[in-house]
Parts: sequence; C-alpha cells; structure tokens
Amino acid sequence: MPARKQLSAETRICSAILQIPRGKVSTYGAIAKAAGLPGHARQVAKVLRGAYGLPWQRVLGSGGEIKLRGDSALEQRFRLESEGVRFRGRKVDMKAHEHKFEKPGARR
DNA sequence: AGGGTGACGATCA
DNA sequence: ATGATCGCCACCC
Repeated sequence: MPARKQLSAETRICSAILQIPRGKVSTYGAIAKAAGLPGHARQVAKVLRGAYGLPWQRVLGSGGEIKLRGDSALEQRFRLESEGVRFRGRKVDMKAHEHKFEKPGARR
C-alpha cells in the first residue's frame, strides 16, 4: 500500500497544534513528535512563528516553561490563564494541563 | 558554498 | 536555579 507521507512537515505540525483543546497546552518537542518529526522542536517554533491562526499560546517549552521573551511572554501567560491554565511559578502546571496526542494519528 | 541564527532540548558544572 | 555547551535542522544572508 502506498504509504502517504506527502503532507509537508509544516502541515503536519499545524495539524498537531490545532488538536490542542482550549485549556490545554503542549510543548515544542511533543508537537514535533506528534507530527512525526521527533527531535525537530525548532521546526515547530519556526512554523508557529510564521503561521497565522494557530493557538500559539498553547505551545510551551519542555517542562511547561514559556520560551518567549518580553511582552510576548506576558501575553502568552495572560491568554493561558484566561483559558483556565494554571501556573506554578514560571511554569504551567503540566500535570494538569498537558495535552496528550493520539499515537495512531501521528501521520495523515 | 559557508557561517550565523533561533518561540528547542538534554546534559553538565 | 542559572549559565554554558552541544546536537539538531531549516532559513537567511
């Protein structure tokens, strides 16, 4: 059977990000992995930066830490808290808010 | 072609 | 906890 892996990495990444529901969050690394690109966390950041219309505030660095700087970081935190995401110090309480991707849906 | 860069991540001092 | 380093990789001069 012709394996379908035609979708661009960017498409798969966006797709994964869009799966994160309101009130939940994920990390660059986890998203990359969910998109079938383990180890390409930077790719996720790149896409996130350029793409428009994605819930960027739900993407954090490993451990639930906000990786942005300055105003952007403040806005991200504000937006997440508005969605009900709780922080513990500088990091998000991943224990309660980390979104889990479905394994069989890694590719499409 | 080659070097610098970055919304990363893991590891070590 | 903080900072340095290294691995990784697509992009941009």
